[in-house]
Amino acid sequence: MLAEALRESSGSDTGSEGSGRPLKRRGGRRSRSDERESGNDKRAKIETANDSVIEVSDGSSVSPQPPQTEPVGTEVISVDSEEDEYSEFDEDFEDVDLSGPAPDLNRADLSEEITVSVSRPTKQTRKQNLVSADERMFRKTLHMLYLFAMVAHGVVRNTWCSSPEVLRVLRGQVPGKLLAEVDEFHEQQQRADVTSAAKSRRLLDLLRHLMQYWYRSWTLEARHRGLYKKTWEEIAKLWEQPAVQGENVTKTRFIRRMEQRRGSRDLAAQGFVALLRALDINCRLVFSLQPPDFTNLAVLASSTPSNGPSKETSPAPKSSPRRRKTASQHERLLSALRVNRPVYTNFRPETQDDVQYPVFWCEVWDSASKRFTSIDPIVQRYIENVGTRSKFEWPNNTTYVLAYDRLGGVRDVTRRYSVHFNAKTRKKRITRDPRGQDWYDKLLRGANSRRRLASNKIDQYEQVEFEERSLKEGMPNSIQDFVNHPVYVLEEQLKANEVLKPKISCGTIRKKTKAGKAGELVPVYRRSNVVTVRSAKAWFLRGRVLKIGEQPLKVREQRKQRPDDDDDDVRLYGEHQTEKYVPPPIVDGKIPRNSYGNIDVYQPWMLPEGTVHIPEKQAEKAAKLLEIEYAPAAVGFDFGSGSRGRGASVSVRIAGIVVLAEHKEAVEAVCEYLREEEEETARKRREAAALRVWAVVLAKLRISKRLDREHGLVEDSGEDSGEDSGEDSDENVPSVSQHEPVSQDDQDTAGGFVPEEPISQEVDSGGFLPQDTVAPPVLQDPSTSDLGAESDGDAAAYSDSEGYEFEYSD
DNA sequence: TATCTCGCAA
DNA sequence: AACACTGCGAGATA
Repeated sequence: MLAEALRESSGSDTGSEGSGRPLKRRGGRRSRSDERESGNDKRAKIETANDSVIEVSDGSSVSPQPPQTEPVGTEVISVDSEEDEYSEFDEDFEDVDLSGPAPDLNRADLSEEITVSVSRPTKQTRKQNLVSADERMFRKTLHMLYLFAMVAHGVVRNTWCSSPEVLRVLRGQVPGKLLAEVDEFHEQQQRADVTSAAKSRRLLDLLRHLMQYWYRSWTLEARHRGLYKKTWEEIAKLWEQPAVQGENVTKTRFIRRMEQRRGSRDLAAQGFVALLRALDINCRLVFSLQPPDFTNLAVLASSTPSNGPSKETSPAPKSSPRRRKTASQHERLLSALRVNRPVYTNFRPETQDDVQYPVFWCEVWDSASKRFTSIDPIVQRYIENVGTRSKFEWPNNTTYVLAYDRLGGVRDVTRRYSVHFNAKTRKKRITRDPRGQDWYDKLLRGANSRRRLASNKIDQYEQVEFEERSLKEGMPNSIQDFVNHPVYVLEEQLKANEVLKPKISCGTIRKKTKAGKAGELVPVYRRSNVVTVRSAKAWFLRGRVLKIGEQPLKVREQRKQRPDDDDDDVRLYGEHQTEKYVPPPIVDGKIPRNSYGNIDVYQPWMLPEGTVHIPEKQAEKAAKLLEIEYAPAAVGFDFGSGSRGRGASVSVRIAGIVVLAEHKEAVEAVCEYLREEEEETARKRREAAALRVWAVVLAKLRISKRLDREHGLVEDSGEDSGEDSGEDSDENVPSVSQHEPVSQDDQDTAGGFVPEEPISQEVDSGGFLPQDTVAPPVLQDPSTSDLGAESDGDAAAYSDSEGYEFEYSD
């Protein structure tokens, strides 16, 4: 599923620009995962796919370059083992075909893959310090790519945290005393004569001991900072100089790290999860995704356009993985130093935050109290039963928190860690609009193992918890946080077609003023009391009509360009004031029509009893031929695309006709006949066009043959070879074949056999055909121009949909 | 095209 | 320091 999603998303974002390399790469991945799919179980598939494909290195998740740094360990692992790791690493590399030929290509590569031109917005948005539409698109896309990569990253790590090898390693190292405690704990949890409070306390005790054990035995390596949220400035720099920090952790290395008990804090947290699982404690790996903030539209502070191909070869990409294989350890050290230093010193003004808050942590299911207990075993080293406010909440940065359980389930648990989820966090998430929500849902669904797609008991408990929290969050305490708030609204923020039906306020909020006091008191309403209102026409389009005697809930002024006669106000009504439209009955076989002579069938139920809708193009003609009663069916309206001259061009959309039910079959039969006839004439037209082209070919051939015979071979083709004089037959045929697209398009109908007959015919008739002179215009023949228009239209539609997909790979 | 809606800057 | 207000540009929609 992930692989699918990857396909989708990468397919959509490359879309328009056909770039060779990404395509190739994608193809490689796909075939690979496809191969593996057969016969493997779901989780294994995810694992392998991720293993090779979506490998995200610690710290530089979507770096434009394949992760390649080697740790500059002060504590040196023996050379041999290092070599092992290298070869394994390279193997992986070649496997995935990520190794890519020239390191310099990497930059260009990324830019191509993302479609957004690398060129920084040259035309700065006027006056305002906002980035261009392109850049916004880019940021959003990158945000999504990050999400994608990180979700997958979590899946991979979570799988490792459950893998038997890892568990074996970890369990083997646990001191006997602790093991005994664990056994006791499990035994105690089973007993019926112990209160749940006691069980919970016991769990907490155990967790505390395990946590202590863990952080005492783990050596935190500061040089691996782990994942963190990058600023756009930082990401822009990645273009010039790929950040290659953090280590590329393969599963083998992961296991080794667990044996050694050293590594980044992220690894430490993952190890803790694995440890608990090794001890048969039900826990989840929690991952707070750190995508760059796409809602930040500020222009880059250091807006040095980086598109100029910097001549000075940046030192970083020098060390391609392939070369490093043969490089000495000394060289590696040096190159790694070169690579690392600027990254650490240049940007990253330390914000403290990412040192203070964990990115990975752990949740343990406390079955006694039916709650999750959160543990950060390494950064802050605390255990928390999250109440209203979690200590895990990293200001402005707990936007997506995912929990991966041991069965491969992935759940969004941001709610637990974000106090002001409805007011603040929600707006920073891609899910703030429905399409983004769709995309995100799909992403998470794809990350789940099959057996965890459905929710279980624990999910349900958690869901209840989240709903409670949502209520407990209460009202926002600023006006702007009411915008789009899922629970509350302010009257001033209602949309133009919204109204408060029972206008009962559920509270008030005091506006804040600059001076400090004298804030105005504003009533607050529940969003559930908001009714969407529409005009009578708009309701009719939805197949509903006003009930008798209803008064409008809201009256809106109709603003016209010229305030002449039409000072009509628009009266708006709520759905409850309308009822389903009941079409008038058929009287005397007459089909009821509106004032335009059409019948309104905007909704299925608007079709009168005893009639049918025949949406065929030919239906009207058919009905006329049959001389039966019918009415064109108006099914909707098209806006805008009409004539330019007059504003607000709205045209009705007609789709076929409505006839009495008894005529249905007759009309359909005639329709089919008409359609066949049309196809036939179209085919004939194309055939004729093809014939004419062939006639020209033949005539030219004949002329050239005759000239050759009568005047000898003309050798020099340089003078007028470009002309259509048809001197040398050999070259002339290909030139005609340029016309071939015309006849190729109707391959299925005419292409194959057409040439044969005409040739013999024309040979019979001999000499020039009158059509000869007409031949060139063949290209402007209606049939061909039709074809052209058609394909144009197709292309447009295609690129349109591409554009859409680009944003939200559907 | 006209209007509505959104989010940002300051 | 954060919020309220306002005007603006840009995107969505009918």
